Amino acid sequence: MARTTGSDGERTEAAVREAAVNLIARYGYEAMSMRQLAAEVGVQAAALYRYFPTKEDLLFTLMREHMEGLREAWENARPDHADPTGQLAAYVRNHIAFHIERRHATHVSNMELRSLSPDRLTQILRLRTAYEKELRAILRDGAEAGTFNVEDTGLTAMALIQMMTGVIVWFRPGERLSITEVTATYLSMTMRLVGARIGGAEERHVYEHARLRA
Amino acid sequence: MARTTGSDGERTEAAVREAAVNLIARYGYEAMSMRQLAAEVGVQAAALYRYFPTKEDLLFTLMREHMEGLREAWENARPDHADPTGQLAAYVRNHIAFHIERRHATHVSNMELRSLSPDRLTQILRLRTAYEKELRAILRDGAEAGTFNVEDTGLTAMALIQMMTGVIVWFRPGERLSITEVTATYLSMTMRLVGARIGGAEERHVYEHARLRA
DNA sequence: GTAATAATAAAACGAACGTTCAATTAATTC
DNA sequence: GAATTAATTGAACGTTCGTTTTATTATTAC
Repeated sequence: MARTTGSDGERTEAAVREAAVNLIARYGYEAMSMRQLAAEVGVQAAALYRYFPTKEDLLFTLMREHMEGLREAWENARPDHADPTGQLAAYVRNHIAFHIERRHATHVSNMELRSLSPDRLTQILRLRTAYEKELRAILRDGAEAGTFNVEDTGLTAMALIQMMTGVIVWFRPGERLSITEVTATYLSMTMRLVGARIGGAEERHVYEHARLRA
Repeated sequence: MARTTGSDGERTEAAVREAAVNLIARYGYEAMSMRQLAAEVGVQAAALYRYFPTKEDLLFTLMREHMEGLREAWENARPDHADPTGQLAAYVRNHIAFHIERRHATHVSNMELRSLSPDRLTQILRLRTAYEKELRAILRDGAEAGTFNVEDTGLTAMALIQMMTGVIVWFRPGERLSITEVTATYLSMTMRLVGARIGGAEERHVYEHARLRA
């Protein structure tokens, strides 16, 4: 046999990406075989090589697009004129929403870095660092303005990101807590952690929001 | 050839464990081959099977002993008579010290869970849950006593643990920050996050400590 | 010193891996 | 409707994997 009726390159590629994200998230990149991936898509293993030259190219593509998507999401969500508290609240909301929405892709991007070649690893880490830098800048602004109370900007940024990203480890949609509730609780934990003084307009909003949902 | 001069079962087994933790942490469990591990130990692959019946048995042993070590460490570090703030401070100190000391083993226990068979996965998760339960109990006690301000005990415990464990991702001994500095900063971040009110004896000590080192 | 045992080497097993190649059929173009 | 292009199959390649078996040597016990 050969080309099958109704086959379409774009549809197949999309199906490969989606199946790959799910399989890698569940079993790991090394444990997922190209034959297993092909079976999930409903195709022979050789067909995958029409879309991705190697298995590692596939992994890299998934990771790069995930990181670029995160950057784009933040660029759209970032408030133009806001005090540090408002900026931080927007950052937390965007980060949690994005990561809950793309749990599997996040899992892949966080867990499979060691399967990348050195220069591709560098590319992904560069994207990640750029994104984390935004949070450090917000924390620094807030600290300089006296709005926040942070001992070490870099360390606090890492702690916050790990705390927030960790949500994908235990959060399952439709269980005890809703996304809104989880976000509200993480927002108030974040604000307390950075020692945000209560008073600003955005901040009052944040806390009311949190209290309402908690 | 066969048995080599100076060969000793106990020494070899210890060398296998140590090499396995390092290789799995660096390359991942699936990516590490038994031949690679044997070469690192300075032995043939077949020799490994004298100590661990299968590759997965080796992984499971490393994980189980890591989790049991964590439990033991906390049992020794837990204060007998302390208020919630003192208990929480001890928990944070023990958690960070233990995880920094065993970065590689922690990496293995956190990243390679999916390579375990279902019932072994259950065993490891049971140990982990029991350990996390201790933190939830501390947070609940503190919340009931009015010492802490937490919206959701379970969620806060997960957030704290992920924040603290995340230290192994970026912390490298001998770089900008010392273990003491990092611990102090995480302690004050934790206390702010749980809304610990300032006043208790242990707490004043915590904050002074943090300020000194920051 | 000899017998028993512990520790390892060397070679081999079948299975699975990522990947390639030639053949074949569906869809598109003119 | 013939020619061209796109999409896929099926079989095969060499390599590597975890593991087993058998033989051999070092160490220990008596």
